[in-house]
Amino acid sequence: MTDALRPDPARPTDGATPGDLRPAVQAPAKVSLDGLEDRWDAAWTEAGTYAFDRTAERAAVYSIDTPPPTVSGSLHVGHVFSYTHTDLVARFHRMRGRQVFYPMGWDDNGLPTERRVQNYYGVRCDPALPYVPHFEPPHGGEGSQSVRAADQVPISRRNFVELCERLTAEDEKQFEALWRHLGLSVDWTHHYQTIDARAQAVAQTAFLRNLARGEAYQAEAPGLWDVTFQTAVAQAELEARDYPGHYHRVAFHPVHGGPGAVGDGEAPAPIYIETTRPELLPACVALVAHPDDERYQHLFGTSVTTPLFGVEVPVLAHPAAEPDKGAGIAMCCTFGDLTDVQWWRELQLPTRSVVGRDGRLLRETPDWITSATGVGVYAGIAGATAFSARAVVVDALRASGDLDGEPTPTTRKTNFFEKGDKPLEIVTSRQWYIRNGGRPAEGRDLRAELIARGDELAFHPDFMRVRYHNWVGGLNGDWLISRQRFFGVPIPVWYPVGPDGTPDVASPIVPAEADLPVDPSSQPAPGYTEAQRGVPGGFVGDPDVMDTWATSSLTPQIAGGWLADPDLFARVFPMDLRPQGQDIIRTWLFSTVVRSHLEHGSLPWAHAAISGWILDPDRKKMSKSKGNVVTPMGLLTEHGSDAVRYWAASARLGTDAAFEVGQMKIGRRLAIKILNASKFALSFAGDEGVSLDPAAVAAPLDRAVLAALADVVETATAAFEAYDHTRALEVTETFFWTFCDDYLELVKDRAYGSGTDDGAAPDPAGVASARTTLAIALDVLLRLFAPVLPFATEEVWSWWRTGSVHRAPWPTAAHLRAAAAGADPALVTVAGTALAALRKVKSQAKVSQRTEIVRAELAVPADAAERLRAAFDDLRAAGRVR
RNA sequence: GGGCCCGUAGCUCAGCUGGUUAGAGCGCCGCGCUUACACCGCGGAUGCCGGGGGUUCGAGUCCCUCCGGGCCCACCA
Repeated sequence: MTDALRPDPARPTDGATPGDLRPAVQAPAKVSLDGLEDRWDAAWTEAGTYAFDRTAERAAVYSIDTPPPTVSGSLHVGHVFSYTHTDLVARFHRMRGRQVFYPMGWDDNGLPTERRVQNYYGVRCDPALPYVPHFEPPHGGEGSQSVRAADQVPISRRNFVELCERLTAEDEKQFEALWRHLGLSVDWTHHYQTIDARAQAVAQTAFLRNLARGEAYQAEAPGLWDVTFQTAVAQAELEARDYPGHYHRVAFHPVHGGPGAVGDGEAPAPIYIETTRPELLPACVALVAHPDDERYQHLFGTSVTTPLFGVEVPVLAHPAAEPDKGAGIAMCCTFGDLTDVQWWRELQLPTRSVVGRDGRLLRETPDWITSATGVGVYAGIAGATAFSARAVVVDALRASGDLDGEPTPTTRKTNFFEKGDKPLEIVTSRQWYIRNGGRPAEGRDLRAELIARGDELAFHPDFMRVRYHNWVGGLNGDWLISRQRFFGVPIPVWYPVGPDGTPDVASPIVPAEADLPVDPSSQPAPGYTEAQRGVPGGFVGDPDVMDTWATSSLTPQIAGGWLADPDLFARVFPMDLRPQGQDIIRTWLFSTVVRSHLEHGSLPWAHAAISGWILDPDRKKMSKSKGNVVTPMGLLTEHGSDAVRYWAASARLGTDAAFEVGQMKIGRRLAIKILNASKFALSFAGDEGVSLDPAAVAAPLDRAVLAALADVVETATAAFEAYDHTRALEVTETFFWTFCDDYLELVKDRAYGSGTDDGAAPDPAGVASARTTLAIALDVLLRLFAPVLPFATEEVWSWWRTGSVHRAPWPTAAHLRAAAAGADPALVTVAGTALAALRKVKSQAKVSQRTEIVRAELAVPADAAERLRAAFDDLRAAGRVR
């Protein structure tokens, strides 16, 4: 048999664990789900039910790299959905005997927090301002009003960071309350924040080691830039969106007398290009066409002048130019798009940037514009936004006759920062990068290495691995990790300042690992005093912080105690499971693999469980606004946590699921049914208590039902092992309803021990067999349901057992098979079908099911008849057949 | 343009490596206050398995193709 079915040698085997039995059953007269969440959350915390035993060896540990939710984002049902999936796995493995390392983290650094703090407190960060002790923000505490940017009070970076910490602490309380109410079996003593000192130390250490190994480097290069947030943006944070614009057909003029001059004296025909960004004309450095394009062969090597600005630029050939796009010849500007960057680099063109970091055209007239007309036109656009500069340039082109026809509307895909709402510009800046295989590096093929790592990882479901493959295969640059923001982990380097006051960025000063974390903008570089900051012969701190992914790519290391607790780390790393959403495979999953590969030479985890989206009933991805209408806590209180968990557990990994209240109601019904059926099954325990003695199981029907349950255990176990929680739930649930509807009804009278209608005395062995079977089945069913319905199962467990069902061993088929003594499970089906036939007669006769049947004849196949005889008395009793 | 997932009863979904009359729950219709459960129980009806080809003794299940839905990547002249 597979591993899946082998009991863990370190634990007692499943089955009856008589020491757990209470002397007397304490089921309430009226069962209820109300209030179970708070009661059991408190009890589990009190008992340390989910505490991780850190003395366990690695092989006995199951470790989970929990996704740290963005605390400044809003909670929505999608969180409840995917975090439930993780909890199912955690609970299963805990019951299988593993020590489950299940920490919780909060992702609280980065832009979302900054933005929320600005709006919430009505402040904005101005790093030039001094720190104000005991600063109280003008707003805050009274809700989530949004303060207009113009009304935001400027405060120092340290004050700003303090407010970030204050607000995230509040948010984190809300999250913890939700997770507890949902029943996540997290060990709350293991939690972290992506901005806490430990996380900062890990992030900075990992960065410095990358730097020492040559995997981190800084480069001055054109890159994607968000003009709203005024920060560089990484490839992984891009989002292509439709963006309306216009094609402008613009004339460039061949240079008279140049090498390509045509004829003498006649003005050569202009060359027309098409552009959607005429405002970049002053940044034009060349015209580019495909080398094989016959229309432009005679122009390659010649020069043209730009309209309006009169700057002479060459006409060049490059294979990236597409003959069927626009006019087939493009104007290359520094920089309009990434193709421009490619041409600029590969054709070694000059840099003539005109767009500044604020998204406006440079205020100074660029020195390459010398013509009177050019200077005049530029004066009209200096300092303007790209949008308004465009209108000015178009008017000027129209006036000069260089605009052929009128602009024609078009829609194209344009790169946006995923959190921004203005198209990205390309700006040259000095940034930090970590190698991720996106750019060739000397001496190693990192891309191939990372693809190989991805192949080692078990994706659930497997088809999600193609997203990893596609992403790694399509990378077009290394990972840009520096951000020009405030609330984040600082880049831990300083630069010496030369005698002329210029920082030497090529010689970063790094701190000792033992001193981490550091903040170079408030702490002096090693060997310097704060008074030397910014002065000649002194130092400056790198002003940037790391991108949030640069920290969260280290969650296994942060949570697992890398550096701070090597003993713990050795017991949990590489981890077993990374659960996460499909949308962040290219970011979180990939970047975590990169860091682990570079630092540890291994995968960070063996399995990745990918949850799907929650969809509205109209099949659209559930929008944030709608998600906010239905608050997760509201859902949990309305339907009960078990019910909501049931809904989540009904959806397979990797598959989008509908937000369906109906499914939650079914879950609630199941949970209540468990309470009631359990109360019933336990009601037969007399003063002698409950018996789980398999030897007492004698009746053929009783043995058959345990044989059927053994099959269920095997299937459910194998399914959970394969990360298929829906199958495990489905098979358990199907059995349970049949158990209640048929088996329970069939053995009811026998279990009562009330004898037959004609007064015959009950058979004591038959009574004991029924009662014992009920208890054994209940014992197993509660454990099978425990991962999905932790509250209802724990409630029932407490009526007749000591300890927690969540620490009880996962059931195995072996002891059930022993009790079943080789019985054929089909008898349950046969007897159930026969009972249904008797019910149908009464239903169609429109009489109560209680009505007695004087005489019944069942036409059944021979083999079924043989079986049925074994359950004949039970059938007669349940059908009230005289 | 490249790739992935999906299309099965009104709805949400199962149908594993192809094998007897295609399943579940919800909803719907009818019956029933039966000492576990009325937050319930019992019974019933419901499907050109997106269309079309093909492979096969046999296809919801495999192959091709088309249609429809969703998603990822590329695409700013």
